[in-house]
This record gives sequence, structure tokens and C-alpha cells, in this order.
Amino acid sequence: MRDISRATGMSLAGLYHYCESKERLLFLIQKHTFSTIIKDLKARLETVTEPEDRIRIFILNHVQYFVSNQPGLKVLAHEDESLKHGLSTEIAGIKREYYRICLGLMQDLRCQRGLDFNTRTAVLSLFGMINWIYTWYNPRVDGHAGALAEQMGNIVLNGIVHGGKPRKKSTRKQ
Amino acid sequence: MRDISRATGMSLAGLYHYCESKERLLFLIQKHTFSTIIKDLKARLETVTEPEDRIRIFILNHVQYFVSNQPGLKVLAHEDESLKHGLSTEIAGIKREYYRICLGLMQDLRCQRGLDFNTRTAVLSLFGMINWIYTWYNPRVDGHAGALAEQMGNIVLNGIVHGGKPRKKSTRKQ
DNA sequence: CATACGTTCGAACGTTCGTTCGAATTATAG
DNA sequence: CTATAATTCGAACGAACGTTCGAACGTATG
Repeated sequence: MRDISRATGMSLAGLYHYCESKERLLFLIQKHTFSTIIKDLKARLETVTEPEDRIRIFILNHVQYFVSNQPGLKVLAHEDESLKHGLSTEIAGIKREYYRICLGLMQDLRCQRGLDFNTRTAVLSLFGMINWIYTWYNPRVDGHAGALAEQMGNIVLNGIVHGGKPRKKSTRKQ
Repeated sequence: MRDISRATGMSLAGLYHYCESKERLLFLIQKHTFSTIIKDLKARLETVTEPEDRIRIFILNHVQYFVSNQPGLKVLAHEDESLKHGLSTEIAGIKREYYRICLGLMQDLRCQRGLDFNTRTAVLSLFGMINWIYTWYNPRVDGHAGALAEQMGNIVLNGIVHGGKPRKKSTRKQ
């Protein structure tokens, strides 16, 4: 709270005139963040029908958001369970919706190709891959979000031993 | 500190008789944890030469440790950067060694099969997958560590579209 | 017995943190 | 202008935290 006060130039007491508590502020940030990601994702998914491409879009959307909001997401990941029961359940609901969307994409691919893998583990592993980015991502080393998303897509979809088949207009330089 | 005091039954001041500060305690926990993981890993790797199997051993070792020390690792992941310069560099060194080991395993596989993928991204994605487990793992839903490690190995190595080829004595029921 | 040492503790210190209070300042309405 | 409401702030409160201090206790040694 004192950091925000210093950064915004508003006094500590002035902050509390607009937001009743630190917890509510954290809640609003989390709600806004997840809602934005889901909204953007839904918009992008409307233009694509191919299951594999839809998964790649999911990854790209998530990675892009994490890369452009790195410090914010860091705080967010660390304050994961610091909300009291009332507020935390609403956030949990939004997270669940996001999880369900990704689970649906996985099931579509699984169904289309007659594959046999655990969709839950696949989704949560993918989440882990992406959510961990904030601990290591360096723009100068790892390139832009698109390149990273493509590499992660290759791993999740084809694994490292089946190489990254160039998808669509991708140039595959790595 | 007061939580530890309560949990151990020793007074707060008594704690400081054995450990000079909270930071040093955190440092010792981190050092012991990472050293143990690396020591166990090296022992297991000595028995196997096939690059793919070595990666699967790496995953199994990491997952097993995370699953059996779930609450501890949770704290550890959250206190990632809370050490002052002197202590944090030593931990960073151990982490770097661990990273290098995994990077070497990836490069071996890459070399053996003439593959073309970004080893850095592969390693860090794998770390993300495993380190994220503590946020969702449920023994009753996700089975034991071995099953989870096998699924994650399948994803990283073969991806979800190339299915999990049964390796060794695995029974592949999912 | 006395001495020294390791161990344990209650109590407190100093700081940080989230929050509140009352007043001062500014904008808005009649 | 005056009155009412919205905005902003300095100062402080109360709790939590990491840490320290001095004393009490037990044990081993001479």
C-alpha cells in the first residue's frame, strides 16, 4: 500500500478513499486480469476451427499476456491464495472457466485424431509451462512472445523428439 | 518464526539460539533441498545411458521430490528471491548446476537423434511443468508420482499428438 | 560444594504493515 | 456568496513480525 502510494503520488489515506482494502484491490486486479485474458482468447478463437491451431492460439494468447505484463503477473501468481473466502471463490470461478476452455480444446484434438492422453494432466502441464515464464523470460535471449509460444506449442503438441513441424506461415528459425 | 515456534514447541528465543536469523534458516532449507535433489538425481543417472530414459529419470526424480514434499516446496517456490546478496548467490549456483544437468540431458538427446529444438526453452518449460505441480496435484485424482512423471515425460518427449509410446515395463492405463 | 557452560524462556524492542480519523482543501449546487 | 459534497492529506493506531536481552534452569567438571 505504501509502495502504491509512493508510485502514484497519492497519499496512503487517499488510496483508501477509492478502495476499501488491500484485499479488495488485489481481488480487482486478479478479476480484471483473468477476465481480460479470457475475453481476448474467446475473440481470437472465433476465427479458427482446426483443433491444433486453436490450441496454438490459446498458448499464444496466454504467453503474450504474460510477457507484456511480467511484473504484474509475478505479483499475481504469488498472491494466489491470499484472498478471504468470499472473494477467493469468485476468482476461483473465473480460473475454472479458463481451465475448462483449455480442457475443451484438448478434448477436441483428442477426439479429432483418436488420441489417448490424459487431458487434465496436459492442460495443467501447459499452464505450468506458461505460468513459470515470469521466472526466466528474457526478451533478448528468448525472443518475442510469438516465438516462445510457437516453441511451447511444438513441445506440447509434438514433443521434442518429433521436432517442430512448421505450421502455417511460420519461418522456423531456432 | 512464531509459527515454527508453535509447531516445534520451542520458544521464539530458543529458536534463535540454534539459528541466527530467519533468512539463514530459509537459506539452509533451500540449500538442503536442492542438494538432495541433485544428489539423488546423480545417483539414479549413473545406471542409465540411453538419453531418452535419462530424461525420464530426471522428470521422475523431480516429480517424486515435489510430490512428497509438497508443502515445503510451496514455501520454497514463494521465497525464491527473498535472500540477500551473499546467500542468494550460493543458491543461484546450485540452481544453475541443476539447470545445466537437465540442459546436458536435452543436448544428448538432440545430438543422438539429430533433432532441432531450442534446448533452453525445452528445459525451462519442463521446469515450469513440474514446479507448477504444487498448485494442483491431488493424489486421489492424479495418481502417484510415477504415473504423473510418465505422463509428463510423454508430453515433453512425444507431445500429445504422438501419444505416449509405452516405455519399458510401463502398463499405460489412462 | 562452586563454577562454567549449554539450553530454554518470558518479555520486550524497533520496524513494518494495513487501516482509520479528523481536518484541510477543492469542487459543485442553490 | 454560502452550503454541501467530494477529495486529499498528515498523523497516528493496533497488530504482526524478526529479533534481542537478561534471567532461570539443568548438567557436567573441578
